Amino acid sequence: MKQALGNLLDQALRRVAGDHARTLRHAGLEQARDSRNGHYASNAAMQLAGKLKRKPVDIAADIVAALPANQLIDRVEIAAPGFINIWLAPGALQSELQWIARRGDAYGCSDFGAKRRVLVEFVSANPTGPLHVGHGRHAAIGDSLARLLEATGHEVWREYYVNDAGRQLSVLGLSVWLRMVERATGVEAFPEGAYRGEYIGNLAGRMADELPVSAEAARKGMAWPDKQAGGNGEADRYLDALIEAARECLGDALFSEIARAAGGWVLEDIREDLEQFGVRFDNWQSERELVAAGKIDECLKRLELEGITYRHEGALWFPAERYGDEKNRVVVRADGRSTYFASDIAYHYAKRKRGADLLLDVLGADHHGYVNRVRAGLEALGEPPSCLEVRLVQFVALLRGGQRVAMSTRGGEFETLRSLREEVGVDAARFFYVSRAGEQHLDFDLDLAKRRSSDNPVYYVQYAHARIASLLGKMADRGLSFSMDESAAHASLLTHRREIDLMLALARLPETVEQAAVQRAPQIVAHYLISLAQAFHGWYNHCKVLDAEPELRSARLGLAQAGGQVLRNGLGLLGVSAPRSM
RNA sequence: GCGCCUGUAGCUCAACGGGAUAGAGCAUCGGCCUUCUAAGCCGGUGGUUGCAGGUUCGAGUCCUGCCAGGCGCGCCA
Repeated sequence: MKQALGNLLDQALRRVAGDHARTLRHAGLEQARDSRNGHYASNAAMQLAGKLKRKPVDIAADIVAALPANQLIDRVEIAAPGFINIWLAPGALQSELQWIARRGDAYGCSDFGAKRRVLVEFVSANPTGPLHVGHGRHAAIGDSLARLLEATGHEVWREYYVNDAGRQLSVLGLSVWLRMVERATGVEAFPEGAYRGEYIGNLAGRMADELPVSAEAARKGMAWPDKQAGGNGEADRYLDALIEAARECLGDALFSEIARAAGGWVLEDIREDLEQFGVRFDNWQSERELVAAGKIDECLKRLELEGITYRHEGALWFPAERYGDEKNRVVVRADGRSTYFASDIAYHYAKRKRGADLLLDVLGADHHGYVNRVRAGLEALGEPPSCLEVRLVQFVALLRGGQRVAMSTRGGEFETLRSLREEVGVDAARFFYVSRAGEQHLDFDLDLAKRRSSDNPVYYVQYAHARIASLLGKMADRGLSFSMDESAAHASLLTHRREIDLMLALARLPETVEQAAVQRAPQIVAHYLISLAQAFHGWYNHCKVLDAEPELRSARLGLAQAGGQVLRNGLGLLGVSAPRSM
């Protein structure tokens, strides 16, 4: 509807303003907030006033005069200081209902993405512990973004980057091993910085069952290193010494296997968790495999050959400053190990080489410092800086009993996504996550979320859908039926204020989806659905359907049908179900 | 100290890439079920949009400064 009106206005605008008309999006058109200002309103005249150096009111008058003849518009008014207010012709909105019926599940979709290939990377939590409620936010937002991009004609991959090559995996392996030692000897010697969540104990139990690690080996124990005193890195150094000791005691191969197995099991758990949450990835990219395939060396070699990187104090540096970053960065340490930064450049470069036009990363806000760096790396490798887009998601602050709770995987102090899912359900959790903009700090009040889960607006929206399903069921029970053709034939009877409001809301889905996709803002869909449900419930309470005269009943059934379709389509974009009964 | 994000009703958040009288939910007060799901509808209370300037016909939205909170500024990952 908006598009059709926009085309009409555009024709008029081109006549009045020539090339200036092209600077306007959708001809400045939007649905009027207040019905006294028409169904749709455009601020085009005001936007053009500066460029044309004329009064907005005069421009508006010219635009209106230049409007081509059409079936859509009933009347147009100009309001100070230059709004063009448009009232739709009877039948214009009603015809949208047939369009909705015809497009079905595809209503709201468009092809404006022009098959642009977008690789969406999100969650990518380190496989060192179960997902917590913060990761849940990333999962919900990232997946909805992917759905929105798919709906707008992009080719989308969902990818999870698995950091399984770094020191953290050794720390995980160590943590598990120490719990095994603890079981066998009864001596507790758990160091600061090791993972202390309950799941570590479970992994230790499983490890003892499945790997050739005997209780004897554990009892024999290992040579405990001395705890060094002083210095900031004390805990980390001690941890490294412990890892060394464990390697000595178990043998390199066995220790690595423990670490790898633990990481694998954690990842397995994460994968299942996300699947239950309705999130499925096309690819789980292992960092270790990337290393094994030589991708990182390849990148580094190329940078070195082209004379971009340089040596300084034994390390290999990347001159990020040259590309606008605040300082230069190490890619290979003095001891020969490459940094996280190095594998990130290689990883993103590899994604480009796999054919992605756009790399869309959904990252935690703590990564913002690293965005310029990676972009610089891509640029140095000859990629356009614009091929990387990063959406930062702010932290979830967990509140329990009104108190802020620190969340740390290492400390084992966190609320898991799984427990949230089990307590409030996938639909409520996803809708809650996605109804706040990612760049907003989110206060997650656990007591509130769990106790008053029925206050979640998701139920308000789902209830509308259930009511429609029930209505159509009742229709069948009464031996009634209707066809879209018959309904369309009587659609002109839909003139009640509530019916106009509902039809206006329904017609807004396509523009809402496009806007949400362009702005990478799934919360726009969530808020749209609430206002759509509002329009529906208002209509439902004011307009009887089954007891209306047959012709009106038929028209209203068509409206209800369209309402159900749009609710389903919208909820689907958020990964939320549309129940037939509640 | 420097950089990024944020500040809107008692609480949690909207406000459609500057638009018309800043809106929802929860909480609170009052009405509506002999008829399609009351997880609903209708109405009321509640705001100096952190503060101060500026740009504009028009600012919650853009710019500057201050205040407050979160995050970052490793040869950590």
